[in-house]
Amino acid sequence: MPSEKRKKLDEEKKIKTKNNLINSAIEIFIKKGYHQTNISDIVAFANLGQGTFYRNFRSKREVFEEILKKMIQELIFEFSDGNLNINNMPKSFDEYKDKSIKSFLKIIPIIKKNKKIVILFFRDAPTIDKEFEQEINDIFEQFSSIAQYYLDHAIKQKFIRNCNSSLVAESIVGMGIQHIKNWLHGKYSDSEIEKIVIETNNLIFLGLLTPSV
Amino acid sequence: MPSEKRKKLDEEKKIKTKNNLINSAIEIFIKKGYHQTNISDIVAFANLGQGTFYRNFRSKREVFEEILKKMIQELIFEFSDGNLNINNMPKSFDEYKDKSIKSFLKIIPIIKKNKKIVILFFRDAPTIDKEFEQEINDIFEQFSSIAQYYLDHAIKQKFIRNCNSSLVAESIVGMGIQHIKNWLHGKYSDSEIEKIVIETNNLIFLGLLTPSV
Amino acid sequence: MPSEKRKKLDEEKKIKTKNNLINSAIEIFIKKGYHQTNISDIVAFANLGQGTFYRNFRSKREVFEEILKKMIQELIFEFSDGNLNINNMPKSFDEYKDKSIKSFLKIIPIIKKNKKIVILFFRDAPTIDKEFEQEINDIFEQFSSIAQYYLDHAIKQKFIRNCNSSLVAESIVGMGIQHIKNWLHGKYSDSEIEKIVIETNNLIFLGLLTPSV
Amino acid sequence: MPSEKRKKLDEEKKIKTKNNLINSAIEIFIKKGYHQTNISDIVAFANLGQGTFYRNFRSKREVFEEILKKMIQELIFEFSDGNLNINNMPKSFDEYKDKSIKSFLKIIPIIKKNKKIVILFFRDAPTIDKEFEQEINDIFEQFSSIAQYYLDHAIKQKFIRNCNSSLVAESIVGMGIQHIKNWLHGKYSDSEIEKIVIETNNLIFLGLLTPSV
DNA sequence: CATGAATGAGGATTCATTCAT
DNA sequence: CATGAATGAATCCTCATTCAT
Repeated sequence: MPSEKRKKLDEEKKIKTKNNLINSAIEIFIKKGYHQTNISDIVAFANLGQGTFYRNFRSKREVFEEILKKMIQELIFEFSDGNLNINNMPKSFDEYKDKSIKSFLKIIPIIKKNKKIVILFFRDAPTIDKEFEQEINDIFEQFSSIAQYYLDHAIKQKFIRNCNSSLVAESIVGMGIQHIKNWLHGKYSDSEIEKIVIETNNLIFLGLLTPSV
Repeated sequence: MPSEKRKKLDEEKKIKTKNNLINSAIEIFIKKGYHQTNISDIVAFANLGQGTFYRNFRSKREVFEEILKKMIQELIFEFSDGNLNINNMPKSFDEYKDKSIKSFLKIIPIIKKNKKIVILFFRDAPTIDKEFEQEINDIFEQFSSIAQYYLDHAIKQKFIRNCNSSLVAESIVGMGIQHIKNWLHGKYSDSEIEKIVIETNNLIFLGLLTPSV
Repeated sequence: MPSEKRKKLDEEKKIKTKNNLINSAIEIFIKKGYHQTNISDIVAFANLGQGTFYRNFRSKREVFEEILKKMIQELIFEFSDGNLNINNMPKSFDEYKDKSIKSFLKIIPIIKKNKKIVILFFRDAPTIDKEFEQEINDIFEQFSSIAQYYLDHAIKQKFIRNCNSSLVAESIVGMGIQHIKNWLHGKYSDSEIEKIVIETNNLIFLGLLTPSV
Repeated sequence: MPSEKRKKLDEEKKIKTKNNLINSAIEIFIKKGYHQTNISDIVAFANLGQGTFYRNFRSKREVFEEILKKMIQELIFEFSDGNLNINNMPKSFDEYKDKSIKSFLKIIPIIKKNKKIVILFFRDAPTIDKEFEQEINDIFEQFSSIAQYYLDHAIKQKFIRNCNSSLVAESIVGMGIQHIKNWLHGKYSDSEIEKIVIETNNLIFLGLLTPSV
């Protein structure tokens, strides 16, 4: 018959330990790569015994999955929320351009909060196994689909020129990924990000043409 | 005393064996991923003994390196050849647009020839070790630099609008990567590629603006 | 300062906890076998903490030993009591036959009371370690010795035919073990046991010969 | 392309190694018991590397299974062969007694050849897991069934007295097991066995009655 | 006294690599 | 030169046991 107090303390301790392990895992995964990481690396960094790892996770894959799943859910939730409201579509070229920027900016804070995890997402996740590879690809495709939906709508309304919306959507996703990777690898500072979004958005909407007056 | 003929035959056989191993390695790397691949998988697929592998390569990394290096050299050679001729720069917006397409088209056949290797290049190579990760990043940066060089030139000549050439170059590389990946994973057929290059080039140069007649 | 009453309650509780652990251990030992059983299985079944186990027993072997020893002592005590009274030996073939049945029937209630433990005695105990293996064998030998003593006596008195008493004693023990095992594994119902004892005793004393009227 | 000769030599070597492992396993299983035996014990005794064990067996259970299965098959084959020929049943009390001895004697050489394995069969096999426990029980039951079949037949022909054939069959199996165990544990020498079979058979058929001249 | 989180020694298992044939 | 059996270091993983609360 453990006291309520005792139970709560144990609970807290367990959560702390698990978080410790998760953070250590992220650190080592980043530094050595998922495949080069041993359980012993993780527990050594966390200052815990080997057994403690296995009390909390069944395997290396499981920690990795837990780390990523949490971030992905946040991303999906945050991004889908409020988006694709069919009754609230932009009503001009400029509104589209604006909406586009806003969408990009929505992702920024999530990535900023999870920088290391996103690095793992891009680099290691597709090499864990087929299941993970598929899941990562699906996520990219979701973003691409949303982009395409807007493009199709804009084309129909003649707000933008006629184009192969699917291809353009892929191009947009590609740009996004490239810039996120650069950012994560320290090529851009956090404060520049907004500027970069605007520049990139300009490229998408205006191209490289010298504006005709 | 082996005759000349015998020597030559042995030589040929050895090369055949090595190619057999390389092709098997590619096949298994693709199917299972570099890290999930064992030497025993490779030699089983090649119908050779374990020892034969170690007669030809020092380790798994070495096969992978050899596979990739060959493709990368080809890519670098093919692409740099004739490029960046300072005396032969485009002389108008349209010439730039054209030059851009031609540059893209130069890469196409190399990728077409090495589809499987390029998949490994994108997915697995950055996870082998730090050295490989760096090398892959360097290659992207090279492409980005070339693009930036042209952009800077075009801006100076006022053939294109003033823009952050570095960022735009990264965007272009990002689009390229995205489309190559899609292609490699079977989303585009080989015959569509040219069309895709043109569409993407249009996006870069013209954006999404409805052309003002 | 704990009151007498409190002390007694604590004492009772402790005994209850220990019995709980013992019963859980028996249950799990039976179900999974001694070697496949973990301490964690036992405490989970008992709804107690891991530590509580080690408060009551030094190890898994110790619980097992405690469980068995209690039963064995009971068996030895019950059986030796009143037996082998040199002044009270049977005085005819029929008295021997009768005495034999009575001896068997003495063991029955002890086994009935400890069915699960006896299963462990037969199956698991000889595989714990050499010491246990020896102990189990000794017990069988004790029974065998007693049987042999009676047989020798009966032979000397010419109540039974001349035979190798040692071998016959072993045969009798073997039959006994076999029927006990069958009973424990549910092949005989409790109510049949007396009948089985009689049948088996008949076999020992009369064999399979058709009685010559 | 390995030569035929090479292939054969390799094959032989592999078989030798596997037999070495099997024999070591038997030795250690006997000495320490199945559950106390580690793979490292087995390979140390066999003077082989740890890996070599795993090239030949998936687990400790698998060696044990292989060891036992071979012996069991031999036993079943040898015993069922020629037995239970419905057209060749004994035709008198004495023929039954004789047939019974012959049946026992059939098992002797198989056990003599596999003494150590039979020890494992009796002691360790029922504690490996439920599957093994069942299999061992099934084998006993097979022997018991055969015995019962003969008994029923003999009863119908009035060659033996009316009795509960099922119980008597179990008694016979029990005696057999007991004597085999004694033999295996060195209580009987190999040369005594025949005598023991005869004595035991006499007990079954004649009981302990003083023969009426 | 009871608890269960944490531990780490011990054993299982894999697989790159060697080497005798 | 080719082979594949053998190897054992490296790593995974379990679970009896401890101990702070």
